[in-house]
Amino acid sequence: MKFSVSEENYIKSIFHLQAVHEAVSATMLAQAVNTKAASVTDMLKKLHTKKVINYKPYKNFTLTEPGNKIALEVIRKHRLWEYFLVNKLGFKWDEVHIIAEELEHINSAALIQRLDVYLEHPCFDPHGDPIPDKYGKIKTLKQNSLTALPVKIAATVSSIKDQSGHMLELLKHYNISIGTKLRVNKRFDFDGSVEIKIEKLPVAILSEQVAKNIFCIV
Amino acid sequence: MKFSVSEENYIKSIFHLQAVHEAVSATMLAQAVNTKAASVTDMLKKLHTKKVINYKPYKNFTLTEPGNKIALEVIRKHRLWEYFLVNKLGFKWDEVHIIAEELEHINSAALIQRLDVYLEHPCFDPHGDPIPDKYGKIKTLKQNSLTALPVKIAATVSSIKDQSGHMLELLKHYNISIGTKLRVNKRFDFDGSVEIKIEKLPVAILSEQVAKNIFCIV
DNA sequence: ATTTATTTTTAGGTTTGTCTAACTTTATTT
DNA sequence: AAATAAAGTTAGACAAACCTAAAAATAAAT
Repeated sequence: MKFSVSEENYIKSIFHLQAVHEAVSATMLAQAVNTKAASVTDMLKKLHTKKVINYKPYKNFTLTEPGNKIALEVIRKHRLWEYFLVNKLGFKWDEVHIIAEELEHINSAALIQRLDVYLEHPCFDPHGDPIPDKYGKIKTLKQNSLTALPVKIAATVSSIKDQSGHMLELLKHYNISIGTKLRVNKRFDFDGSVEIKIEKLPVAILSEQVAKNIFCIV
Repeated sequence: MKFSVSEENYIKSIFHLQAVHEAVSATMLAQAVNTKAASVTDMLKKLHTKKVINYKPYKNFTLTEPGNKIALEVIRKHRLWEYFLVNKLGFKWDEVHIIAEELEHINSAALIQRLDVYLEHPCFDPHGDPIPDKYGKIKTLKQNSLTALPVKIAATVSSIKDQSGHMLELLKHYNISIGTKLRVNKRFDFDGSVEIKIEKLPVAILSEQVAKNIFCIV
């Protein structure tokens, strides 16, 4: 079964909302896809007849198994393209989202297959989000924020929660980005701040507010 | 001004038809974009109000200068993507057209700019067609078909006119593809056939019918 | 120069995805 | 439990891009 760009966007948005909200409401979805609630209702009916959502009028809804699979395919494409844009074309990680929103709808299994090979099967996109494999499997790894990471253990920055401009500016100043290897030297219980060490750089101290937005894998 | 995917496809098709036919008719265009003449008329009116075509009802039409520029941008994107698909992802040159038809409508100047750099500013796509540069300039090089190529001069296959399945099969058999270096040894005036020599391969004889579809640069 | 054939346009209709405004259902207050 | 607020749905419209069938303009043929 084929899905239009709009349908794919709705399905993808439902998936993302479901990750946080269990079941999704029409208003939430309207905001996510940037339309009005009435338009969402129309689309929900269509998605229901196409059997990609579990839907009863006036009730919140979820993706069916087929719906879930489609969402994962779109997300896979989105994240593979993001990886490509950053690691091959040299974009910065905060520039690629809008472009990938378009690329994710290009319809060619062979293309994605070859892109995946070309990129050597990456498991995480430049934002640290996992890239589903061709079967939809996601490699989840327990990420710890710097406030929870064990002390004096080598770790790698895997994602940043708050991706606001201020945060990015600060990260740049401290030379922290996805993939940066670091260690937490010390944690100050007084204010929750942490002292970190990045190779070849002087130790730095991050406030709790910053530290809790930086996630690492060990 | 923005153009929809459909509009871009019409503009691109007018450009290609103009290269052969001077001024374009509705029927020709209908066939090129795979719709009916009535739909073409609708679109022609829209393109006319958007000032990308010179159009008087019932008359053949041409692109305006702005229209031409848009066509070249779309073609540039198409051919850069084709180059990418073949030279980076390892597709065969006859597999990439349909995919590039989608990719050519991705809307990001930065993306194309970076892709161009990444590919090192290629001037010709895998079919031997020229890739317009960012200003729309096309590097034309005088190509000669094997029926017109000077004899006993080293040449490189630069494009194939007839890209039907039969032709591709035959080319494969003779180990000829874009980039193949060869020489015309002899031309038989009797039937127009040509004897060619490709390095490390035995000499081969091609019929005039085949020879006139293979173009080379010297 | 008429007639005939072809091409192009118009008129009216369909689908997809959107909208506003009104209405219904569900949830929340008092 | 009744009243009010919030969320969701229906009804009716609209734009884009397409369609078929009929009419008009142009081109070709006698």
